[in-house]
Amino acid sequence: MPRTRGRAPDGKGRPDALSQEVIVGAAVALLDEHGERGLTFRLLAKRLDTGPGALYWHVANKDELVALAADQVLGRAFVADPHVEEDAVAGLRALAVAVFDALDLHPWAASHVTAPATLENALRLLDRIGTLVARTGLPAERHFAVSTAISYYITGVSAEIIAPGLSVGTDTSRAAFLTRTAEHWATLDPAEYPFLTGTTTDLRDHDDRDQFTTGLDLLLNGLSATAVPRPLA
Amino acid sequence: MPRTRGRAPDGKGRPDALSQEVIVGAAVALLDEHGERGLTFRLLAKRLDTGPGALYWHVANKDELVALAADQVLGRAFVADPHVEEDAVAGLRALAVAVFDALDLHPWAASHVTAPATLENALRLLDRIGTLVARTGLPAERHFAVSTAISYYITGVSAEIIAPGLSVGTDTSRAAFLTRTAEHWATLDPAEYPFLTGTTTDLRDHDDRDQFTTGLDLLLNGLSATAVPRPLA
DNA sequence: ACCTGAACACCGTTCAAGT
DNA sequence: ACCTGAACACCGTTCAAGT
Repeated sequence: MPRTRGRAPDGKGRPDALSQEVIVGAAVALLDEHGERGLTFRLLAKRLDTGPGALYWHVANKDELVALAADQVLGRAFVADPHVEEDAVAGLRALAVAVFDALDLHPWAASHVTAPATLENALRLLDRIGTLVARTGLPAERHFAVSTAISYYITGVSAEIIAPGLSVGTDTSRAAFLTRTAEHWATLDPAEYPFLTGTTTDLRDHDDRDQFTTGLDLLLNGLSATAVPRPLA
Repeated sequence: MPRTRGRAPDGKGRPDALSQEVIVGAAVALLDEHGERGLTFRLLAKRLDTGPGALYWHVANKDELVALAADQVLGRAFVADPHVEEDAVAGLRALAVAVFDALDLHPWAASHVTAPATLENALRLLDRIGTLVARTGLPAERHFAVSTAISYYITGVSAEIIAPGLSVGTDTSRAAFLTRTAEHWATLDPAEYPFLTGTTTDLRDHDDRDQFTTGLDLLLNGLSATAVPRPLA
């Protein structure tokens, strides 16, 4: 049962020595290239010039590896996030969009960012959300519920929008998928599906990112509507 | 390339003959028992008294099988849903909760219900949402965006809440997972994670279903706040 | 049209053995 | 402490052959 976390504290050792970071970094690259199915311990090991067994010293199994890779990708959202926010709600919006954009660059990652956080960047995300929510003037007893609701929205809806979902393969582009789906909707019985059959052009023309922000703004509007403005000190 | 969909129209044939429905039904049972990894074509074939190859006549591959199984589970939400709704927003809320409850009974299914729907019950869900949204009095050009936003919330957040996410195994219960996570939060540096370290008891004591409805109500509140009441005819 | 089951081409993971 | 690589115990999927 290997339990190591990375390089020894002295920073010595062969420069090409393995560590959890370098393994996870290589995994991200492989995931970007070939998707989750294309990430293989054999292939990853070959890239890193080792045997598959060596990887298990630094990482418990494939699930953990993918989770760590997704968390690394999530971390890139904080680089983009300005963090200096006047308004708390505006800060929440900016943070959410930064996460969406970071995940959008690595579609495989979206569904692996878990909400009750345990990994570093997921923890950081939830903490920032909570801190911003505390500034909105909502009563303290609602902070947890509202913060996790926003966190769930960000990770859950991003995953839903970004992940292919029964993808016929990575070769099919998102646009092609939407066009095909729109064609499918057009063939449905209008008596049974009155809404869908009338909205096929909306499906074809919509923008994923706008879709994300539409729901987000609905959520944040609901927040503002219920928030009591914080009294002056 | 098998393309069949089920029994021949005459309804004849051996009573124990295979069909897509019976295969998907058996898959749901297996998924409930052993989770996604436990669903195997060999095991499924043995249950149905055939060889693995036979299944491929009725189902393209494992991805499609799981997607169909998830859609079957989603369909159970409509049985629970009253469908006779006074208020459109109340109807949306009831529908959303019915979906959450249906998925909560089959955790593996949650992450496989895709939002730009192609399967029967996912189509039905989005159509009902759209029909209800049209009744809220929102301007027509917002119907699509708002409907899909709600649809994304329902499926995305349900998946996030219900799915184990880096589960250490199905043996670990949700409660144990939350307790363990809360303990982890308690060990964090309060200077770095001011919010998380102060909210560990909330995490331990919260209810998943309440969590889902909290965000949902926020979303629906935001909807009501922006909706123009429909003028009388 | 539908089913059979052996075979192909892989996987994740383990573990004795090395350094 | 960390790496090696062969071996184990599986998989999903295909396909010639049957009925």
